[in-house]
Amino acid sequence: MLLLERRQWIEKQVITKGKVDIEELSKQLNVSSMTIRRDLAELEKAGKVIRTHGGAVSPKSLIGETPYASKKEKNIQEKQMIAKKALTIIPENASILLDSGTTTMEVARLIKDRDDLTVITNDIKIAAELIDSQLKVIVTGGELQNSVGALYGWPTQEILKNIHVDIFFLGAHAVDIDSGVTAPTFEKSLIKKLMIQAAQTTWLLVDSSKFNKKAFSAVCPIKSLEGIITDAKLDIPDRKKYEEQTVLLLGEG
Amino acid sequence: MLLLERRQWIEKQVITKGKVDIEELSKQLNVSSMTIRRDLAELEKAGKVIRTHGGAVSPKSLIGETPYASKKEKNIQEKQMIAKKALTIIPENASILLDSGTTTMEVARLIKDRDDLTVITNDIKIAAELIDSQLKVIVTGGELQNSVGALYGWPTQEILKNIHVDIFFLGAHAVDIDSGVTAPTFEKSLIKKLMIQAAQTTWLLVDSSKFNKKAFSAVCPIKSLEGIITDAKLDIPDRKKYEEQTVLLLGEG
DNA sequence: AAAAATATGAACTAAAATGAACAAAAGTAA
DNA sequence: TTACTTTTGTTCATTTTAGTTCATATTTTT
Repeated sequence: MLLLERRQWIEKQVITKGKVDIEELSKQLNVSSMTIRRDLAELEKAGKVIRTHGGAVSPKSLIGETPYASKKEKNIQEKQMIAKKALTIIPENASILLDSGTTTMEVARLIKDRDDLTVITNDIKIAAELIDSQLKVIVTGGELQNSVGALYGWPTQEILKNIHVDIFFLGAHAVDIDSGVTAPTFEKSLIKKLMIQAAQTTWLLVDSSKFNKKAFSAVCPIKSLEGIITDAKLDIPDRKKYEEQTVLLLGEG
Repeated sequence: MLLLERRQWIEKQVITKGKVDIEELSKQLNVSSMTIRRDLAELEKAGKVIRTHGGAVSPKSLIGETPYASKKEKNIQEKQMIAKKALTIIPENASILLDSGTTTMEVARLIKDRDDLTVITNDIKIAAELIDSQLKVIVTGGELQNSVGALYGWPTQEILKNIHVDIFFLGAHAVDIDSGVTAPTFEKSLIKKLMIQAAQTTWLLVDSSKFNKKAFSAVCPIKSLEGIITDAKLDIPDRKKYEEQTVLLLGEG
């Protein structure tokens, strides 16, 4: 195993587990504890870990991260850029519908200090994030999808049939130029479809890793979207394909 | 366990519980009380905690933190005892309805590790607390009451009219032998009434500080309750009055 | 292929974390 | 207040972990 490879592996362990133990790493990686110590010293210099006797801990766990954070951490910067871009298209006093997901969560974080918006969401975590805000927040009810925090079921559907919002920020796991937006389960796509119907305009918020993927159940074609907001990592050829069918906004650092 | 890992753990305890006890930490973490003392000394230097005799408290709890946190802190031990007692009346595979509030939140914390229950709640914070559990959780939708986390409005009412549960754990701000349970707003009492109707049995969970108080809007008379669970601080004369009309269970340390 | 730079492991010394014992200080109750 | 109990802080011995140095191995450069 290469040096850099080993350090990345250690870094990952720190992120996912929150801590690492020198003796343990030494056994797992078949190197001496001295080597691990040197690795940790480097990782500490780079600000990736904080060393402590016997091992190291994540610098983030000091500021109160949850297990949820580890998943969220993925592409977090891209998501924040996308969210920032999304803010530019929200007018004053708008009502917005936030899909469940981590990208839309970033949007929620950014609008937290405003007081002119009405936010509707089916994501418990987004709702919890907005508890201490001055915004008007409406939560669709229903069954909680454990560990994710999204709400599904008839109450959600019922509410969605009875509301109307200015903008819907749609999240997705898979986007493809031919299949359009797709979701992993039938129920998720149903909710998303209802959300689209409840909104004047729908903007898709996805980081570039979601492109050219297909999931089980169709949500909508690209053409029907008002636009897509994604990060600048999307290939130029891909960009052109999508720009033929809709507006493409790129969030940048 | 690593030193920094342990300190992070303690820090988290201070944040979530508001205070920590040295002897308790010593047992939980399997280190001597001297070590805990040194940990607390360091955490105090870093401004993370404020030391007290026998333990430490959160620096935020002294300056007033969020409304929720400070409110939660009040009578926290009583609430935990009440919640513990409430657990004893929940049968296997029961469906329970949890009212919004801090006492019912303690019930949620205690059932988090079970997987046989169905929980319905109109409290976003309770729902968020149960995200990582194996329980079936149903959230009533509606408008979010900012800073509190309760949901109101027609979606909540609609759902409540369409469900049936075994046990409803009712929270209250005011209980009086003559006026019964009362709530500060009309809408709150309406939701509570609907919850009572949706449940086979209703148990009132209140700490003793809520007794002999009246609020604006009536919820239900004492007689109609299956029982009241409160803490042992309730006067003996009061106890007798309530025992004439319903079952009284006392949570004790 | 030889030389230089880098990485690794082992041996040893230095530093630290920990717990126990006991004296000092702070609460608590009469 | 005084006596009593509990909690703290200091010191020191022990154990664990870290860092330094040097020899060896590996990779990169020339």
